[in-house]
This record gives sequence, C-alpha cells and structure tokens, in this order.
Amino acid sequence: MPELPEVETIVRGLDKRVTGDTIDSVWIGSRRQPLKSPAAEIASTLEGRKIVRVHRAGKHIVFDLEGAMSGRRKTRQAASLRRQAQWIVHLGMTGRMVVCEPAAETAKHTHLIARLASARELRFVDPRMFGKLSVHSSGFDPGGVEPLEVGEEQFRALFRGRKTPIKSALLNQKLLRGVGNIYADESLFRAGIRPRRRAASLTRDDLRRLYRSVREVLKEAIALGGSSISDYVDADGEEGFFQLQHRVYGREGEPCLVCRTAVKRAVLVGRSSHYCPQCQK
DNA sequence: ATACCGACCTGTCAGC
DNA sequence: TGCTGACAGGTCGGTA
Repeated sequence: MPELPEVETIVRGLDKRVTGDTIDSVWIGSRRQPLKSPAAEIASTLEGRKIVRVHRAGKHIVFDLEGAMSGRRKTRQAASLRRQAQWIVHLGMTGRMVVCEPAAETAKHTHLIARLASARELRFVDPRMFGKLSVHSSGFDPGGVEPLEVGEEQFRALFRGRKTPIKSALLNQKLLRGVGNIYADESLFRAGIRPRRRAASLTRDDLRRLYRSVREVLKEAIALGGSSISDYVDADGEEGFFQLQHRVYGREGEPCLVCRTAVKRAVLVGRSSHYCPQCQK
C-alpha cells in the first residue's frame, strides 16, 4: 500500500497524536506472519515506554522510545537497565495504524493493540500481513538513501554501471528508499524515460531530469497527503488526493495527458509498469 | 551482480 | 448467485 508520501503523511499524524504518550500495555494477536521480532520481545520493549518521537525511514515508521524511566522514580535497576529503543513498523501493502478509543470495534486483522496512558489505543491492522513489526535497541537503519535528502551527484552515482532496468533500480530500497510502484512510474513519466531502459544507459541529462522528477513527485504527493487507491487512509482516517494527479499509473489505455497516445501497461519485475510510448524514450 | 519467478496473505472486482 | 482468475501500494529467497 504505502510508499514514501503515504508513510510520511501517516508519520506526521502519529507524531502529532501520540508523541509524549506512554504505552501502558500491549496485546499481540496470534498470527506470527507480521512479527519480525518475537512477540514477547516486542511487548516487553514497548510496555511502560514513553513515545518520544515518530518519524520515517524509507517506508518504515519509527517510534523512538524513551530510555531510562523519567518522572516517577521506579526502582533504580529498572531505570538503569532500560536503554532507549525503537519500534519499527512497515505497513507492507495493506497495513494501517489506527488511533482510537478503547471502545472502538476491533477491526478484522488487528495484530497489535498498544494501550496508551491517555486512555486511547494505537492499533496495527493488516489484512494481507505483508507488514512487519519489530523492535531495535536504537539506530535502526534500513539502508539506502532518502530521495528527499540525497544530492544530485550522489543520486547519479546510485545508478552508475547498473544493467538493471531503471524502474527496478528505483524500486530497490537498498539504493533509494521509499519509492514504490506508483511513484516510480510517475517519476519516469515526468522524466521522459521508459521503465525498461538500462540504468547504465541513462545520460547525465536523463539522470538530472529523473532526480528532479522523483523529488517533485514525492513532494507534491506529500503535500496532497499521498495517494488513496482503494483503502489507504492516514493516521486520522483521512484519504490522500495525489491519485487525482497520476499521469500514467492506473491509466492504461487512457490518453497521455501530453500527447494523447494511449498509456501502456507492461509487467516488469512482476509489477505493473505504466508509461507513454510516445513521451518516454 | 542480475533477473526472473514464486512465495508470503487477503480482498475485490470483472467476466462468465 | 456463485465460481474463477487476475490483480493490488511490498519484500524476500531461490535459481540460473
């Protein structure tokens, strides 16, 4: 489901709503698929922790959890034993984070409920279970560079000498993190580059346009709260509006908005790729 | 290194 | 109405 702009939107909402709150207790469902760390480890890491900040690393949601207990004096041991930690949530295709009242009906496919000191709950819901929950001691690093932070030269270097299709390279989270299928297609369209072009065959000028397109698309999408295709909503339950700005994604057979040629769809790396055969070379 | 495929899951929708 | 197959925002691991 969510790529960088959707995760960024969700994270901003969560940071506003749950930062400063404390996780009193945690319920974890019986399905093992969504858990990347053992359930007991997740529970023991989260329980009793204050959320200091919610931010994003690629498509991952990162909850920074306070280290040594502050405020009320717990036993000296407990305070000294607890190092700062991070709770990492990857939403996969269909994952959602829901902030709600405890009385709210539990949605089907709810895998984790964190009960907050503010008498609200933070829930992880994921029908397809491609999402992943894990905990880290600190310094979580998914690899790759942030597209909105990388400079043009470093961006160009990511693709140097790679024979893989440029679309595959854009989707490779170890290179650039956060770009998924929608934004790869939209960026390539704006840059006038076909998805199948070998990364190494791109000229300096191609890469300059691609660099600008990727950033432009991501920024515009963030400004519109992401793309809601079927079920994506942010932390406040609001839909995004960038799907209305898609120029090729999901527009197979429809006229290109620039030249009126029918938009094509081809399968690449097992994913749908949408492009204009006229505008993209 | 690369590239192609299936696997991991559930839900929805089009077509018959 | 119901069945079947294709498809869906993502990643991982195996194989050539």
